[in-house]
Amino acid sequence: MMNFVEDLRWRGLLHDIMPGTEEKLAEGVTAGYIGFDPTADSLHVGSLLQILTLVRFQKAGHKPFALVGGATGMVGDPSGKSAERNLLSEDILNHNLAGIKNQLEQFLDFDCGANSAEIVNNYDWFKNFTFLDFIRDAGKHITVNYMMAKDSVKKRLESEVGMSFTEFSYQLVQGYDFYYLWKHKNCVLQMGGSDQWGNIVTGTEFIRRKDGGEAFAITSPLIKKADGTKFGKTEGGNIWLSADKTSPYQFYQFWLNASDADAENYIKIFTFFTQNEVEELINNHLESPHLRLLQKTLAADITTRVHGQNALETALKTTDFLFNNGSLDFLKQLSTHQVLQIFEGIPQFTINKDEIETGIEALTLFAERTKIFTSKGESKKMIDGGGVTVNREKVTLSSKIFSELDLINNQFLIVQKGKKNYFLVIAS
RNA sequence: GGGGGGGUUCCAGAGCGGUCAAAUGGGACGGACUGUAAAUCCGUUACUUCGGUUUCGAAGGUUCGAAUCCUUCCCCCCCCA
Repeated sequence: MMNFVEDLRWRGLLHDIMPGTEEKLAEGVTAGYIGFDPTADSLHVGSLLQILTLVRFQKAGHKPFALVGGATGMVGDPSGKSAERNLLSEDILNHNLAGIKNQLEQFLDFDCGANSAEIVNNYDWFKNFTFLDFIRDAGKHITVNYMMAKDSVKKRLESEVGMSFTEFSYQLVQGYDFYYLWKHKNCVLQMGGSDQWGNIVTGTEFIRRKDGGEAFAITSPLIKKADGTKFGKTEGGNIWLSADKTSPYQFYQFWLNASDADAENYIKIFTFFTQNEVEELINNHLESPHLRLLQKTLAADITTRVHGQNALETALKTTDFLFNNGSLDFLKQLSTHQVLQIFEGIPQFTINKDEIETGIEALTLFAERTKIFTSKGESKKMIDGGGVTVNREKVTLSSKIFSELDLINNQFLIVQKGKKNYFLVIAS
């Protein structure tokens, strides 16, 4: 069986590890957990790393706990944040928790004996914990001096914005989580991103001081792109795991568009290929980089894992049409249903058919009848800059009128903003 | 409580009565090149019925004319007590 820590190490996923952790894991089936913040109703590609870490942990024979932060989500983690966070309402929080729980369930194995995964919600042990009990049972064991020494706190104390008592207390709440799981679930390891190191160590310290127990920590590095910019963002915003927020096609494209340098990293971080397999892939890619083997393998693997085989095939079909053999003649042979299938996952807008029969000016179409551009001014600038294509033909005049003659199959307009951003306009 | 500095377009940061929709840099977006890569170069970066219209912390005022001057208010930073 794979050595968990060794596996993380060659993948570049080991940022910090508490002394003794490897030895502890070597003793046998060990329980460990990672917490997920319910800041949205879906996880995104950034949290995918943590999910996969739990999966690797389980594959290495250990017992993973995924903790959803029903309680901590009510407080707000100050780590890595330069300003106080807004509190979420309880309704939103519950909605988010449900969504995240759903996603976690599709990755982990909950029925494999001793190391079956479990999902826990820290709201369960905090909901009946009174404030007085908390400050007596938890607060007494950690000094304020200790808490203030944490980077996340220190930075905010030095900054102009300050920090509320609520956020200051966050690390203690999370620390108590670790203690609770340690005490009741025999969970001795907490993992997370490097920004969580301070919070995690507060937990191990808490366990030591309160019960004289021993607990361990592993963190992964913050993922950045090779050029140093933030990972997981595109023009459209975050890349989410939920198909409602980021379609499988867009998800696939996100990975496919990775630069060579990034793809080499991502394939180690986000797939389960072995070291040999990864090396072979990279070598093959170096021999004929134009084939984009690395990106294609990466994108296919992750899309399948997150959205399933069928979704990948649809994404591939769409990609193939849009970027390889996307002739209009081909499209014209298809039924409406087939066209819509190809364009599944592409942003779509519906316009009034009567209106296009009388003719719609380009600017009106792009900025008012659809949201392809935010204003007529922007549309005009884009057209002038040569960045707008309709039905595979560059739009050169912003005064251009679109009529029913432009409709493909008497129904569709394919609009491109730049080369890669497609939109489907449907007249009905 | 006393003294000083400051709030400018996505960000940083110039401007300090007209030539300012506002320098410069960054970011973002687009174009060329390419491999839907990287690097590089180029363009755009408030809205518009293209006549204008609304922008420089907020509200008033002076002026033919203000981001630039005055008044009040809100917010931030620094020094002294």
